[in-house]
Amino acid sequence: MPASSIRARVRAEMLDEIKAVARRHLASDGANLSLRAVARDMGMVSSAIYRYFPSRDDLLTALIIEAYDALGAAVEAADAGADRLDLRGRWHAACRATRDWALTHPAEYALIYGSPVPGYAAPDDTVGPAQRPPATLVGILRDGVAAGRLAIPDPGELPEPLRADLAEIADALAPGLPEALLARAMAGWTQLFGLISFELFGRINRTLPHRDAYFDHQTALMADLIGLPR
Amino acid sequence: MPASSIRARVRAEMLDEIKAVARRHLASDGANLSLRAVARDMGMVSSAIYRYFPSRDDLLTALIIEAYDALGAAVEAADAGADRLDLRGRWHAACRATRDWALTHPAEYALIYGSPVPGYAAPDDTVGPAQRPPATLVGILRDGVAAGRLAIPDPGELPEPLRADLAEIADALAPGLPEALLARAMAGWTQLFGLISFELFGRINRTLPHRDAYFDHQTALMADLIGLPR
DNA sequence: TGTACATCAGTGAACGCGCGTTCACTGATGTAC
DNA sequence: TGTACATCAGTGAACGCGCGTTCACTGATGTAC
Repeated sequence: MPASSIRARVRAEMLDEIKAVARRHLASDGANLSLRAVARDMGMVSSAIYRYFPSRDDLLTALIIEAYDALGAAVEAADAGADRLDLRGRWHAACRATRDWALTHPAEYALIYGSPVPGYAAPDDTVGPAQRPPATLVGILRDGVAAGRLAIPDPGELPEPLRADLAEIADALAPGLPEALLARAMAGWTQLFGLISFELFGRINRTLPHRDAYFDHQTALMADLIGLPR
Repeated sequence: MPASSIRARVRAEMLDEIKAVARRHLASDGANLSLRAVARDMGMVSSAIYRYFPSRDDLLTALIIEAYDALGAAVEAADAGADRLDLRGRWHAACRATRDWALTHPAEYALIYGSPVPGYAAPDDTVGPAQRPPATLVGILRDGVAAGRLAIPDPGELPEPLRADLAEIADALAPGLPEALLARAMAGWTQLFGLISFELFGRINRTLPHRDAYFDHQTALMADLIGLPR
């Protein structure tokens, strides 16, 4: 191995460690990530961080992209672990995987799905990774349609301009998925996000100790709404 | 009017103005509310704020309580404006009022429903006001049950421990509401929160210009799930 | 009605802290001949 | 293989800024007699 690639490897390890430390800080201070605090934890002087990230926002962007990817991978793996034809099983697996990831990585969840970081504008690089988690849910419905196991709602329930909007999204995200089903998939995704956010941000009623059961029941309701066969 | 109450009135006006200025700051800086910035905007020295609020957190608490109350009042008014027997009309009115308030007061919405402010723990005074907005939605279902216009789902769909949790919440919030319906009301509330948050925090797909129609369609789906008569 | 006293709002300086970013620098590591 | 040079990571000081909170103070407003 040429000496140069040793340096490259050390550099890559440093990048990873900075991100790991930064993630730890997110957990305690929310999105008010401090470069100086990260440097301190790494035993470096604060300006040294600039050898690795040109600015605080770039570090944030890297964390955001990795969070989307980690969540996306977890959801995909959960979906892949279920019987292809068991749409409901896949749905529940994907939903549970999302929640599990969020509960084990609350700060990263807040980073990507919480209120926006003041003064930070997410660059376009984040758009692709951001689509990964919901894409799995949409994919389940698409498979259901392809297998003829999913009733297609009357498109007449959608007002025309909305139908056109949804058709455009379907073209980009899930070609061939009927608009009314896409709307239901989006409802499911919205619900999932709402459930997790309420639980994580502490707005869930104190008197609800059986949270797993509650979560499963609520996702089952959405599965009913979508029409996933029991 | 005794002179003392003039001083009291001036003081009340100052309290209001401080909160108004603070609300304006929330809009630009998120929840990183700065007392010094508020004082600056009011043409005072920063320490003068302490004549009115013992600390920054107390100011935040006051803003949070007022936000819950303002939203609660808006939702209640919208519900009250609809025909008592038109459950679906009331549902849509309440949902739309929530969204309208959120879109016109995005910073206050983020304050109460966004990710938690780092280092701030909401005191118990906020619990009551926080229940006000969802209480209206629950109330619609309760009226529906009382009027015999709402099908009651089979309680068997709920696992026992969850049923007990929900029964306890119902006792406190909406005595007499069947647990399975309460679960649906909570699903509707969660969905509403998710829809608005996605729209407000910019995670909604760029290619969805007909947002009003989308919102109405999604809330209609939830009304279907709940079983509100058309 | 007039005066002495108490209350209160607002001032200005200070404490002690934190932050992102720049810059000239040192010293180690890698590259080319 | 050995040497001159280039690259690069990390240092330490500095700039200019912001913050919440405390404290002794002034001067106006209100109260009691």
